Amino acid sequence: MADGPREGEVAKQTALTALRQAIAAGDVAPGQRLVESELAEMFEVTRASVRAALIELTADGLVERIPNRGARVRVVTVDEAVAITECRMVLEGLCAAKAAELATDEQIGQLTELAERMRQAVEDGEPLKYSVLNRDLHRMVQEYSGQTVAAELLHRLNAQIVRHQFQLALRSGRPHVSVTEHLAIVAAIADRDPVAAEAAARAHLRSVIDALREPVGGNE
Amino acid sequence: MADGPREGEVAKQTALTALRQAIAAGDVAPGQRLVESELAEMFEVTRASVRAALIELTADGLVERIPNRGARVRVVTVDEAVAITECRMVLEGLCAAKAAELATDEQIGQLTELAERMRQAVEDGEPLKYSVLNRDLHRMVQEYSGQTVAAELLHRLNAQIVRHQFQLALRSGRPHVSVTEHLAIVAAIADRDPVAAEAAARAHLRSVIDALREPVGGNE
DNA sequence: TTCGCCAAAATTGTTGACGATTTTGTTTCA
DNA sequence: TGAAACAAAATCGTCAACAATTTTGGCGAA
Repeated sequence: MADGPREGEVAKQTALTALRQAIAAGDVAPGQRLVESELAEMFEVTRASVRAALIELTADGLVERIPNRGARVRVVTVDEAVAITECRMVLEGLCAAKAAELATDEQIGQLTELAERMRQAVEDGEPLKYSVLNRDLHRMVQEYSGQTVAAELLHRLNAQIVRHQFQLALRSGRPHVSVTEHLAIVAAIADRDPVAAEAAARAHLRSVIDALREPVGGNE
Repeated sequence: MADGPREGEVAKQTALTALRQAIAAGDVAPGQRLVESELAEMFEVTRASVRAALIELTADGLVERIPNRGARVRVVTVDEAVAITECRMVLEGLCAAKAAELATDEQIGQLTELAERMRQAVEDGEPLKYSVLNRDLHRMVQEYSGQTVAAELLHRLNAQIVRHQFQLALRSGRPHVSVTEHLAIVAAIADRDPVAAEAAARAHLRSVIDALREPVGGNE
Protein backbone atom coordinates (compact mmCIF):
# COMPACT_ATOMS: atom_id res chain seq x y z
CA MET A 1 0.00 0.00 0.00
CA ALA A 2 0.99 3.60 -0.22
CA ASP A 3 3.12 4.92 2.56
CA GLY A 4 3.62 8.34 4.07
CA PRO A 5 5.36 11.39 2.64
CA ARG A 6 8.88 10.90 1.40
CA GLU A 7 11.49 12.98 3.05
CA GLY A 8 12.37 16.20 1.33
CA GLU A 9 9.43 16.10 -1.02
CA VAL A 10 6.74 18.72 -0.98
CA ALA A 11 3.27 17.66 0.02
CA LYS A 12 1.53 17.92 -3.31
CA GLN A 13 4.23 15.96 -5.09
CA THR A 14 4.01 13.35 -2.39
CA ALA A 15 0.32 12.90 -2.94
CA LEU A 16 0.71 13.02 -6.70
CA THR A 17 3.42 10.40 -7.01
CA ALA A 18 1.83 8.19 -4.38
CA LEU A 19 -1.51 8.28 -6.14
CA ARG A 20 0.07 7.72 -9.55
CA GLN A 21 1.91 4.70 -8.30
CA ALA A 22 -1.12 3.36 -6.47
CA ILE A 23 -3.20 3.58 -9.63
CA ALA A 24 -0.46 2.14 -11.85
CA ALA A 25 0.17 -0.72 -9.44
CA GLY A 26 -3.54 -1.43 -9.18
CA ASP A 27 -3.64 -0.79 -5.43
CA VAL A 28 -6.84 1.10 -6.04
CA ALA A 29 -9.45 -0.69 -8.08
CA PRO A 30 -10.83 0.99 -11.19
CA GLY A 31 -14.06 2.74 -10.37
CA GLN A 32 -13.17 2.99 -6.73
CA ARG A 33 -14.11 6.23 -5.05
CA LEU A 34 -11.26 8.48 -4.05
CA VAL A 35 -12.34 10.45 -1.00
CA GLU A 36 -10.12 13.45 -0.47
CA SER A 37 -10.02 13.26 3.31
CA GLU A 38 -9.17 9.56 3.24
CA LEU A 39 -6.31 10.06 0.84
CA ALA A 40 -5.09 13.02 2.87
CA GLU A 41 -4.89 10.90 5.98
CA MET A 42 -3.36 8.00 4.11
CA PHE A 43 -0.55 10.07 2.60
CA GLU A 44 -0.22 12.33 5.64
CA VAL A 45 -0.78 15.51 3.68
CA THR A 46 -3.60 18.00 3.72
CA ARG A 47 -6.70 17.89 1.58
CA ALA A 48 -5.53 20.82 -0.50
CA SER A 49 -2.55 18.82 -1.68
CA VAL A 50 -4.68 15.80 -2.48
CA ARG A 51 -7.05 18.06 -4.36
CA ALA A 52 -4.26 19.50 -6.48
CA ALA A 53 -3.01 16.01 -7.23
CA LEU A 54 -6.49 14.83 -8.23
CA ILE A 55 -6.92 17.76 -10.59
CA GLU A 56 -3.65 16.93 -12.29
CA LEU A 57 -4.49 13.24 -12.53
CA THR A 58 -7.84 14.15 -14.03
CA ALA A 59 -6.11 16.13 -16.74
CA ASP A 60 -3.93 13.08 -17.34
CA GLY A 61 -7.05 10.99 -17.84
CA LEU A 62 -6.29 8.68 -14.94
CA VAL A 63 -9.14 9.73 -12.69
CA GLU A 64 -12.61 11.07 -13.27
CA ARG A 65 -13.95 14.00 -11.29
CA ILE A 66 -17.61 14.91 -11.08
CA PRO A 67 -18.44 18.29 -9.52
CA ASN A 68 -19.58 17.97 -5.93
CA ARG A 69 -19.51 14.22 -6.27
CA GLY A 70 -15.88 13.39 -5.92
CA ALA A 71 -13.26 11.53 -7.87
CA ARG A 72 -12.83 7.92 -8.89
CA VAL A 73 -10.21 6.08 -10.86
CA ARG A 74 -11.30 6.01 -14.46
CA VAL A 75 -12.29 2.67 -15.90
CA VAL A 76 -10.90 2.15 -19.36
CA THR A 77 -13.09 -0.16 -21.38
CA VAL A 78 -11.66 -2.44 -24.03
CA ASP A 79 -13.13 -0.19 -26.72
CA GLU A 80 -11.34 2.78 -25.23
CA ALA A 81 -8.14 0.80 -24.95
CA VAL A 82 -8.44 0.00 -28.64
CA ALA A 83 -9.00 3.67 -29.51
CA ILE A 84 -6.02 4.64 -27.39
CA THR A 85 -3.87 2.01 -29.07
CA GLU A 86 -4.92 3.28 -32.48
CA CYS A 87 -3.53 6.66 -31.49
CA ARG A 88 -0.41 4.97 -30.17
CA MET A 89 -0.13 3.22 -33.51
CA VAL A 90 0.16 6.38 -35.57
CA LEU A 91 2.25 8.22 -32.98
CA GLU A 92 4.74 5.40 -32.57
CA GLY A 93 4.81 5.13 -36.34
CA LEU A 94 5.83 8.75 -36.46
CA CYS A 95 8.54 8.20 -33.87
CA ALA A 96 9.88 5.14 -35.65
CA ALA A 97 10.08 7.03 -38.93
CA LYS A 98 11.87 9.97 -37.36
CA ALA A 99 14.21 7.67 -35.45
CA ALA A 100 15.14 6.02 -38.75
CA GLU A 101 16.02 9.46 -40.07
CA LEU A 102 17.80 10.92 -37.08
CA ALA A 103 19.34 8.15 -34.98
CA THR A 104 23.11 8.14 -34.69
CA ASP A 105 25.18 5.04 -35.38
CA GLU A 106 25.73 4.59 -31.67
CA GLN A 107 22.00 4.80 -30.96
CA ILE A 108 21.30 2.22 -33.63
CA GLY A 109 23.89 0.02 -31.96
CA GLN A 110 21.97 0.36 -28.69
CA LEU A 111 18.75 -0.58 -30.46
CA THR A 112 20.14 -3.67 -32.16
CA GLU A 113 21.76 -4.78 -28.92
CA LEU A 114 18.45 -4.38 -27.08
CA ALA A 115 16.65 -6.26 -29.85
CA GLU A 116 19.06 -9.14 -29.44
CA ARG A 117 18.44 -9.23 -25.71
CA MET A 118 14.71 -9.32 -26.36
CA ARG A 119 15.10 -12.23 -28.74
CA GLN A 120 17.18 -13.99 -26.12
CA ALA A 121 14.63 -13.33 -23.39
CA VAL A 122 11.89 -14.93 -25.45
CA GLU A 123 14.08 -17.86 -26.33
CA ASP A 124 14.88 -18.38 -22.65
CA GLY A 125 11.19 -18.15 -21.79
CA GLU A 126 11.45 -15.12 -19.54
CA PRO A 127 8.25 -13.15 -20.18
CA LEU A 128 8.86 -10.73 -17.32
CA LYS A 129 12.30 -9.79 -18.57
CA TYR A 130 10.88 -9.47 -22.06
CA SER A 131 8.18 -7.13 -20.81
CA VAL A 132 10.78 -4.82 -19.28
CA LEU A 133 12.91 -4.83 -22.43
CA ASN A 134 9.78 -4.19 -24.46
CA ARG A 135 9.08 -1.03 -22.52
CA ASP A 136 12.70 0.03 -22.86
CA LEU A 137 12.64 -0.40 -26.62
CA HIS A 138 9.56 1.74 -27.09
CA ARG A 139 11.03 4.43 -24.87
CA MET A 140 14.31 4.30 -26.73
CA VAL A 141 12.69 4.71 -30.13
CA GLN A 142 10.74 7.68 -28.80
CA GLU A 143 13.88 9.26 -27.41
CA TYR A 144 15.94 8.75 -30.54
CA SER A 145 13.17 10.19 -32.70
CA GLY A 146 13.62 13.56 -31.06
CA GLN A 147 9.85 13.91 -31.13
CA THR A 148 9.28 14.99 -27.54
CA VAL A 149 5.70 16.01 -28.21
CA ALA A 150 4.77 12.56 -29.49
CA ALA A 151 6.74 10.95 -26.65
CA GLU A 152 4.81 12.99 -24.12
CA LEU A 153 1.47 12.04 -25.68
CA LEU A 154 2.47 8.38 -25.74
CA HIS A 155 3.53 8.52 -22.12
CA ARG A 156 0.09 9.74 -21.13
CA LEU A 157 -1.74 7.25 -23.29
CA ASN A 158 0.31 4.38 -21.91
CA ALA A 159 -0.46 5.39 -18.34
CA GLN A 160 -4.15 5.05 -19.10
CA ILE A 161 -3.96 1.47 -20.29
CA VAL A 162 -1.38 -0.07 -17.98
CA ARG A 163 -3.97 -2.56 -16.80
CA HIS A 164 -4.77 -3.75 -20.31
CA GLN A 165 -1.09 -3.90 -21.23
CA PHE A 166 -0.40 -5.94 -18.15
CA GLN A 167 -3.11 -8.42 -19.01
CA LEU A 168 -1.77 -8.64 -22.54
CA ALA A 169 1.74 -9.43 -21.35
CA LEU A 170 0.47 -12.43 -19.43
CA ARG A 171 -0.99 -14.15 -22.44
CA SER A 172 0.94 -17.15 -23.49
CA GLY A 173 2.42 -17.05 -26.96
CA ARG A 174 2.17 -13.28 -27.05
CA PRO A 175 5.93 -12.66 -26.74
CA HIS A 176 6.64 -14.98 -29.66
CA VAL A 177 4.53 -13.04 -32.13
CA SER A 178 5.50 -9.72 -30.60
CA VAL A 179 9.25 -10.18 -30.74
CA THR A 180 9.46 -10.59 -34.51
CA GLU A 181 7.49 -7.38 -34.93
CA HIS A 182 9.90 -5.58 -32.68
CA LEU A 183 12.87 -6.97 -34.55
CA ALA A 184 11.34 -5.66 -37.77
CA ILE A 185 11.06 -2.18 -36.34
CA VAL A 186 14.67 -2.13 -35.23
CA ALA A 187 15.85 -3.57 -38.55
CA ALA A 188 14.04 -0.86 -40.49
CA ILE A 189 15.49 1.87 -38.30
CA ALA A 190 18.95 0.36 -38.68
CA ASP A 191 18.39 0.42 -42.44
CA ARG A 192 17.58 4.14 -42.18
CA ASP A 193 14.30 3.43 -43.90
CA PRO A 194 11.63 5.74 -42.41
CA VAL A 195 8.78 4.33 -44.48
CA ALA A 196 9.55 0.74 -43.50
CA ALA A 197 10.06 1.76 -39.89
CA GLU A 198 6.69 3.44 -39.71
CA ALA A 199 5.03 0.49 -41.41
CA ALA A 200 6.69 -1.95 -38.99
CA ALA A 201 5.68 0.09 -35.93
CA ARG A 202 2.13 0.31 -37.16
CA ALA A 203 2.01 -3.38 -37.95
CA HIS A 204 3.13 -4.11 -34.40
CA LEU A 205 0.50 -1.89 -32.82
CA ARG A 206 -2.12 -3.27 -35.18
CA SER A 207 -1.30 -6.70 -33.83
CA VAL A 208 -1.64 -5.34 -30.28
CA ILE A 209 -5.08 -4.01 -31.17
CA ASP A 210 -6.13 -7.40 -32.53
CA ALA A 211 -4.90 -9.05 -29.35
CA LEU A 212 -6.81 -6.54 -27.21
CA ARG A 213 -10.00 -7.33 -29.05
CA GLU A 214 -9.64 -11.08 -28.62
CA PRO A 215 -11.29 -12.67 -25.60
CA VAL A 216 -8.83 -13.40 -22.83
CA GLY A 217 -6.62 -16.22 -23.99
CA GLY A 218 -4.78 -18.73 -21.84
CA ASN A 219 -2.41 -17.20 -19.36
CA GLU A 220 0.83 -18.79 -18.44
CA MET B 1 -10.69 41.77 -20.90
CA ALA B 2 -12.15 39.10 -18.71
CA ASP B 3 -15.07 40.02 -16.54
CA GLY B 4 -16.24 38.81 -13.16
CA PRO B 5 -17.68 35.44 -12.20
CA ARG B 6 -20.68 34.34 -14.20
CA GLU B 7 -23.79 33.65 -12.31
CA GLY B 8 -24.35 30.04 -11.37
CA GLU B 9 -20.83 29.01 -12.28
CA VAL B 10 -18.47 27.72 -9.69
CA ALA B 11 -15.39 29.71 -8.97
CA LYS B 12 -12.80 27.36 -10.36
CA GLN B 13 -14.62 26.98 -13.66
CA THR B 14 -14.88 30.73 -13.86
CA ALA B 15 -11.15 31.16 -13.50
CA LEU B 16 -10.47 28.29 -15.86
CA THR B 17 -12.63 29.43 -18.73
CA ALA B 18 -11.58 33.05 -18.27
CA LEU B 19 -7.91 32.14 -18.37
CA ARG B 20 -8.37 29.82 -21.33
CA GLN B 21 -10.10 32.51 -23.30
CA ALA B 22 -7.58 35.15 -22.29
CA ILE B 23 -4.71 32.98 -23.49
CA ALA B 24 -6.47 31.92 -26.69
CA ALA B 25 -7.44 35.50 -27.49
CA GLY B 26 -3.91 36.67 -26.82
CA ASP B 27 -4.97 39.01 -24.02
CA VAL B 28 -1.98 37.77 -22.09
CA ALA B 29 1.32 37.86 -23.89
CA PRO B 30 3.33 34.65 -24.21
CA GLY B 31 5.94 34.50 -21.50
CA GLN B 32 3.99 36.88 -19.31
CA ARG B 33 3.99 36.06 -15.63
CA LEU B 34 0.73 34.89 -14.17
CA VAL B 35 0.62 35.90 -10.53
CA GLU B 36 -2.03 34.00 -8.65
CA SER B 37 -3.18 36.88 -6.47
CA GLU B 38 -3.47 39.21 -9.45
CA LEU B 39 -5.57 36.74 -11.40
CA ALA B 40 -7.68 36.07 -8.34
CA GLU B 41 -8.50 39.75 -8.01
CA MET B 42 -9.02 40.15 -11.74
CA PHE B 43 -11.53 37.29 -11.98
CA GLU B 44 -13.00 37.94 -8.54
CA VAL B 45 -12.31 34.45 -7.26
CA THR B 46 -9.95 33.19 -4.60
CA ARG B 47 -6.39 32.13 -5.10
CA ALA B 48 -7.24 28.48 -4.60
CA SER B 49 -9.51 28.56 -7.63
CA VAL B 50 -6.88 30.27 -9.74
CA ARG B 51 -4.38 27.69 -8.56
CA ALA B 52 -6.60 24.83 -9.60
CA ALA B 53 -7.12 26.43 -12.99
CA LEU B 54 -3.38 26.92 -13.46
CA ILE B 55 -2.67 23.29 -12.64
CA GLU B 56 -5.17 22.18 -15.24
CA LEU B 57 -3.83 24.59 -17.85
CA THR B 58 -0.33 23.33 -17.15
CA ALA B 59 -1.43 19.79 -17.91
CA ASP B 60 -2.95 21.12 -21.13
CA GLY B 61 0.42 22.58 -22.07
CA LEU B 62 -0.83 26.14 -22.16
CA VAL B 63 1.09 27.47 -19.19
CA GLU B 64 4.37 26.59 -17.54
CA ARG B 65 4.67 26.27 -13.78
CA ILE B 66 7.94 26.32 -11.87
CA PRO B 67 7.79 25.36 -8.19
CA ASN B 68 7.84 28.38 -5.92
CA ARG B 69 8.38 30.62 -8.92
CA GLY B 70 4.97 30.93 -10.40
CA ALA B 71 3.35 30.36 -13.73
CA ARG B 72 3.70 31.94 -17.12
CA VAL B 73 2.03 31.39 -20.45
CA ARG B 74 4.11 28.94 -22.39
CA VAL B 75 5.86 30.22 -25.47
CA VAL B 76 5.63 27.79 -28.34
CA THR B 77 8.62 28.09 -30.63
CA VAL B 78 8.38 27.39 -34.34
CA ASP B 79 10.24 24.12 -33.81
CA GLU B 80 7.69 23.05 -31.22
CA ALA B 81 4.86 24.10 -33.49
CA VAL B 82 6.35 21.89 -36.18
CA ALA B 83 6.63 18.95 -33.79
CA ILE B 84 3.04 19.49 -32.69
CA THR B 85 1.88 19.64 -36.29
CA GLU B 86 3.71 16.41 -37.04
CA CYS B 87 1.62 14.78 -34.34
CA ARG B 88 -1.47 16.42 -35.74
CA MET B 89 -0.50 15.01 -39.12
CA VAL B 90 -0.59 11.38 -38.05
CA LEU B 91 -3.60 11.82 -35.77
CA GLU B 92 -5.68 13.62 -38.39
CA GLY B 93 -4.58 10.96 -40.83
CA LEU B 94 -6.02 8.37 -38.50
CA CYS B 95 -9.28 10.31 -38.19
CA ALA B 96 -9.58 10.75 -41.93
CA ALA B 97 -9.05 7.04 -42.52
CA LYS B 98 -11.63 6.07 -39.91
CA ALA B 99 -14.07 8.65 -41.21
CA ALA B 100 -13.73 7.11 -44.66
CA GLU B 101 -14.66 3.76 -43.13
CA LEU B 102 -17.43 4.82 -40.80
CA ALA B 103 -19.13 7.96 -42.11
CA THR B 104 -22.78 7.64 -43.06
CA ASP B 105 -24.10 8.83 -46.40
CA GLU B 106 -25.66 11.82 -44.72
CA GLN B 107 -22.39 12.76 -43.03
CA ILE B 108 -20.58 12.51 -46.35
CA GLY B 109 -23.19 14.82 -47.77
CA GLN B 110 -22.40 17.32 -45.02
CA LEU B 111 -18.70 17.07 -45.81
CA THR B 112 -19.07 17.59 -49.56
CA GLU B 113 -21.40 20.51 -48.95
CA LEU B 114 -18.90 22.09 -46.60
CA ALA B 115 -16.10 21.49 -49.09
CA GLU B 116 -18.10 23.31 -51.75
CA ARG B 117 -18.61 26.25 -49.42
CA MET B 118 -14.87 26.36 -48.78
CA ARG B 119 -14.15 26.38 -52.49
CA GLN B 120 -16.64 29.20 -52.87
CA ALA B 121 -15.14 31.19 -50.02
CA VAL B 122 -11.69 31.06 -51.60
CA GLU B 123 -13.11 31.99 -54.97
CA ASP B 124 -14.88 34.96 -53.45
CA GLY B 125 -11.71 35.98 -51.66
CA GLU B 126 -13.02 35.67 -48.12
CA PRO B 127 -10.12 34.36 -46.06
CA LEU B 128 -11.88 34.88 -42.75
CA LYS B 129 -14.88 32.84 -43.80
CA TYR B 130 -12.53 30.21 -45.19
CA SER B 131 -10.70 30.02 -41.89
CA VAL B 132 -13.93 29.31 -40.03
CA LEU B 133 -14.99 26.65 -42.53
CA ASN B 134 -11.52 25.15 -42.30
CA ARG B 135 -11.87 24.68 -38.57
CA ASP B 136 -15.34 23.23 -39.07
CA LEU B 137 -14.10 20.69 -41.58
CA HIS B 138 -11.35 19.40 -39.34
CA ARG B 139 -13.77 19.11 -36.44
CA MET B 140 -16.31 17.35 -38.61
CA VAL B 141 -13.82 14.76 -39.82
CA GLN B 142 -12.80 14.10 -36.23
CA GLU B 143 -16.40 13.70 -35.17
CA TYR B 144 -17.33 11.39 -38.02
CA SER B 145 -14.26 9.23 -37.38
CA GLY B 146 -15.67 8.22 -34.01
CA GLN B 147 -12.12 8.46 -32.66
CA THR B 148 -12.80 10.54 -29.56
CA VAL B 149 -9.36 9.88 -28.13
CA ALA B 150 -7.64 11.28 -31.18
CA ALA B 151 -10.10 14.16 -31.30
CA GLU B 152 -9.30 15.01 -27.70
CA LEU B 153 -5.57 14.93 -28.34
CA LEU B 154 -5.98 17.11 -31.42
CA HIS B 155 -8.07 19.57 -29.46
CA ARG B 156 -5.28 20.01 -26.95
CA LEU B 157 -2.57 20.26 -29.56
CA ASN B 158 -4.51 22.87 -31.49
CA ALA B 159 -4.97 24.99 -28.38
CA GLN B 160 -1.22 25.16 -28.01
CA ILE B 161 -0.57 26.58 -31.44
CA VAL B 162 -3.48 28.96 -31.97
CA ARG B 163 -1.04 31.81 -32.36
CA HIS B 164 0.92 30.08 -35.11
CA GLN B 165 -2.25 28.95 -36.86
CA PHE B 166 -3.55 32.49 -36.77
CA GLN B 167 -0.39 33.84 -38.35
CA LEU B 168 -0.59 31.15 -41.00
CA ALA B 169 -4.15 32.04 -41.93
CA LEU B 170 -3.10 35.61 -42.68
CA ARG B 171 -0.59 34.67 -45.33
CA SER B 172 -1.66 35.55 -48.81
CA GLY B 173 -2.02 32.67 -51.22
CA ARG B 174 -2.31 30.19 -48.38
CA PRO B 175 -6.02 29.47 -48.87
CA HIS B 176 -5.49 28.68 -52.53
CA VAL B 177 -3.02 25.88 -51.89
CA SER B 178 -4.88 24.73 -48.81
CA VAL B 179 -8.31 24.40 -50.36
CA THR B 180 -7.32 21.82 -52.95
CA GLU B 181 -5.77 19.70 -50.20
CA HIS B 182 -8.99 19.89 -48.25
CA LEU B 183 -11.04 18.96 -51.27
CA ALA B 184 -8.81 15.92 -51.74
CA ILE B 185 -9.46 14.78 -48.18
CA VAL B 186 -13.21 15.08 -48.59
CA ALA B 187 -13.13 13.35 -51.95
CA ALA B 188 -11.23 10.39 -50.53
CA ILE B 189 -13.63 10.07 -47.62
CA ALA B 190 -16.57 10.28 -50.02
CA ASP B 191 -14.92 7.52 -52.03
CA ARG B 192 -14.76 5.43 -48.85
CA ASP B 193 -11.06 5.04 -49.41
CA PRO B 194 -9.29 5.04 -46.02
CA VAL B 195 -5.79 4.81 -47.44
CA ALA B 196 -6.30 7.74 -49.79
CA ALA B 197 -8.02 9.74 -47.03
CA GLU B 198 -5.12 9.24 -44.67
CA ALA B 199 -2.63 10.13 -47.39
CA ALA B 200 -4.57 13.27 -48.27
CA ALA B 201 -4.82 14.38 -44.64
CA ARG B 202 -1.12 13.83 -44.14
CA ALA B 203 -0.27 15.66 -47.35
CA HIS B 204 -2.28 18.61 -46.13
CA LEU B 205 -0.58 18.73 -42.74
CA ARG B 206 2.79 18.23 -44.39
CA SER B 207 2.09 21.34 -46.39
CA VAL B 208 1.16 23.19 -43.19
CA ILE B 209 4.49 22.14 -41.70
CA ASP B 210 6.35 23.47 -44.72
CA ALA B 211 4.46 26.75 -44.43
CA LEU B 212 5.28 26.98 -40.74
CA ARG B 213 8.97 26.58 -41.47
CA GLU B 214 9.02 29.28 -44.13
CA PRO B 215 9.88 32.80 -43.02
CA VAL B 216 6.84 34.99 -42.68
CA GLY B 217 5.47 35.64 -46.14
CA GLY B 218 3.41 38.58 -47.31
CA ASN B 219 0.23 39.11 -45.37
CA GLU B 220 -2.94 40.29 -46.99
C1' DT C 1 -45.77 -2.05 0.78
C1' DT C 2 -44.17 1.87 -1.79
C1' DC C 3 -43.64 6.45 -2.81
C1' DG C 4 -42.50 11.09 -1.60
C1' DC C 5 -40.61 14.16 1.84
C1' DC C 6 -37.48 15.78 5.28
C1' DA C 7 -33.58 15.76 8.31
C1' DA C 8 -28.85 14.08 9.27
C1' DA C 9 -24.44 12.59 7.62
C1' DA C 10 -20.82 12.55 4.36
C1' DT C 11 -18.25 14.88 1.02
C1' DT C 12 -16.77 18.44 -1.87
C1' DG C 13 -16.00 23.62 -2.69
C1' DT C 14 -14.35 27.95 -0.81
C1' DT C 15 -12.11 31.12 2.18
C1' DG C 16 -8.59 33.70 4.73
C1' DA C 17 -4.43 33.19 7.20
C1' DC C 18 0.15 31.38 8.08
C1' DG C 19 4.69 29.50 6.75
C1' DA C 20 8.40 28.55 3.24
C1' DT C 21 10.95 29.83 -0.73
C1' DT C 22 12.65 32.81 -4.13
C1' DT C 23 13.80 37.25 -5.79
C1' DT C 24 15.35 41.92 -5.25
C1' DG C 25 17.69 45.72 -3.25
C1' DT C 26 21.10 47.34 -0.03
C1' DT C 27 24.98 47.29 2.72
C1' DT C 28 29.60 46.13 3.75
C1' DC C 29 34.22 44.59 3.04
C1' DA C 30 38.28 43.47 0.23
C1' DT D 1 34.80 49.21 -8.09
C1' DG D 2 33.12 44.64 -7.49
C1' DA D 3 31.44 40.83 -5.12
C1' DA D 4 29.67 38.53 -1.14
C1' DA D 5 26.34 38.80 2.74
C1' DC D 6 22.38 40.21 4.46
C1' DA D 7 17.62 42.06 4.89
C1' DA D 8 13.16 43.05 2.89
C1' DA D 9 9.57 42.22 -0.35
C1' DA D 10 7.02 39.34 -3.32
C1' DT D 11 5.09 35.12 -4.28
C1' DC D 12 4.03 30.35 -3.91
C1' DG D 13 2.81 26.24 -0.84
C1' DT D 14 0.21 24.60 3.00
C1' DC D 15 -3.17 24.50 6.47
C1' DA D 16 -7.51 24.34 9.25
C1' DA D 17 -12.11 26.04 9.42
C1' DC D 18 -16.43 27.18 7.21
C1' DA D 19 -20.11 26.95 3.58
C1' DA D 20 -22.54 24.51 -0.06
C1' DT D 21 -23.90 20.35 -2.14
C1' DT D 22 -25.01 15.63 -2.51
C1' DT D 23 -26.17 11.31 -0.54
C1' DT D 24 -28.34 8.44 2.91
C1' DG D 25 -31.64 6.94 6.18
C1' DG D 26 -35.96 7.28 8.42
C1' DC D 27 -40.75 8.75 8.69
C1' DG D 28 -45.42 9.15 7.36
C1' DA D 29 -49.25 8.99 3.97
C1' DA D 30 -51.61 6.84 0.07
